Amino acid sequence: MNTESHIDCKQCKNRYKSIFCDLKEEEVDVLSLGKACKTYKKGEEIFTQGTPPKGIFIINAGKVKISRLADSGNEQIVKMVNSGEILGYRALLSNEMYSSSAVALEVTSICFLPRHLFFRFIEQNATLAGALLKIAASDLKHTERKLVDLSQKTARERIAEALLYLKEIYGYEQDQTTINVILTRGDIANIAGTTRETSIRVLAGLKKDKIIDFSGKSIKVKDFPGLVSLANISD
Amino acid sequence: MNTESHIDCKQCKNRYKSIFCDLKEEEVDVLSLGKACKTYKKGEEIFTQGTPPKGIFIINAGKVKISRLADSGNEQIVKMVNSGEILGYRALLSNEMYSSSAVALEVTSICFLPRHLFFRFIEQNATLAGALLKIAASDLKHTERKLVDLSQKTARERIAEALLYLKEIYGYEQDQTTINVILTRGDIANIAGTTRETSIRVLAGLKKDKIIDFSGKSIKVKDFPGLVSLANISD
DNA sequence: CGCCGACTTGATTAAATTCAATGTCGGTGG
DNA sequence: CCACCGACATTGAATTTAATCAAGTCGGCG
Repeated sequence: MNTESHIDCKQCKNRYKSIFCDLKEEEVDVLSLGKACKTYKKGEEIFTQGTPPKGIFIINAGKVKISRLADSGNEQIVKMVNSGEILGYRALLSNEMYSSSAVALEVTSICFLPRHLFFRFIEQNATLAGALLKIAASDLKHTERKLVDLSQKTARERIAEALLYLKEIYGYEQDQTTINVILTRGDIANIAGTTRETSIRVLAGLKKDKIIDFSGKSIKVKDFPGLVSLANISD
Repeated sequence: MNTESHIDCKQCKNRYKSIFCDLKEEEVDVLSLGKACKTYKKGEEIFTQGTPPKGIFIINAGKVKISRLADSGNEQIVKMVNSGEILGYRALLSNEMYSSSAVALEVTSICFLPRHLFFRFIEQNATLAGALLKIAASDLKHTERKLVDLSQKTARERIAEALLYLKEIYGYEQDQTTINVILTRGDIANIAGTTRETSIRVLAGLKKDKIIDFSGKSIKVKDFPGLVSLANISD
């Protein structure tokens, strides 16, 4: 939770450059003014569903889940985020309350860029707006795909796809097998849009079929092609 | 299918202005160069899933559904579109094949803006990029919401919500009651992410409960508040 | 040591899909 | 004009899937 000076935070500048490719050095400097860095503990909320957005967040290091809580208490994970990504731009752009919450999955370091700076930049800098547009288009693509999957695939297919998704976002650990993120079975269920029990049963089935392996929360992919064909991905 | 000269098509210019608010007159003129207008028959495809995007489409008049076909043959409607909206920008921005198809639901007049012009504009004109960004943010919001609904709501709630969605997009006819679009039961099912049979049964139930009324394909909303509370909308 | 949170497993239940059959409407051609 | 065709709508019954409910287990931590 400590707030560093923007001068200390060289890492952030590099993030800006990699996200908004082609930004000039002085543009990065201006972006860096007025922003603040924070460290969030595991489980801590970065922003909360139903509250107004005050700026955007850029993840320096760590992992975050974006999820939406229904009145029923059910949680649906909308997106998993890794370091280097932008967070919270959607609500800001449509000028609405956050429709989902962001929670740190581990110790996470995040830069905050206040809204007035954010808007000044996308209004004045077509490159940045274009970069953001591409991010939005990519988010939209992934969300549309999830939408279609949810309505057309079985729980088994969706869990398989969730594992592939996690591998895509977080990659493997050094062993090139273990998916590099620790989640509860409930979280995996909430990515796949099913219940904890179903996710447990499906994971157990995948283990028996030697597609994956696990003991505890780390999941190893033993048969990647098998997982892909199970997930039944179309494009 | 006739292609009009861009000079004839005054309507298009007004569309540009309303979509990309604040465009100057000469910018609209440049946008108008090189574009073409077409009229599509009912059922005709505007673009096809799996093909490369060549530009964006702007609907002058008519109604369109955007849907994605799975290998299984199942169709999921991703979005319903009315006149005045932009179409097909997503695939263009992420530089991918179309992940869904667009089909005219009735006789529909559409302007086409080729990709080189589109990109020149969003690169040079921050206002336009910003406007598009807001459209993308709005699309993303709607898609995220649908995603959550699909995983958490019953078929009845989703059908109720689909009707509200159609009313929001297309409005009522003169009687201020009849939803201003003609769809098959299958289409409604594909919006709600269920089967034709289920959509028929649920619609029959809503009719019996005097929430809606219909004979044939036109649907009348008799109890709007009832429909809203059925749909169980959170935000 | 005992407790808490997460995990696991089995049994039951509910919801919705699937399958099958029939009905209706609009258009088309003889 | 009428018979027929095809597309869509409707209804009932069987089946499947996954949610829900109910216990019991495991592992870490105060």
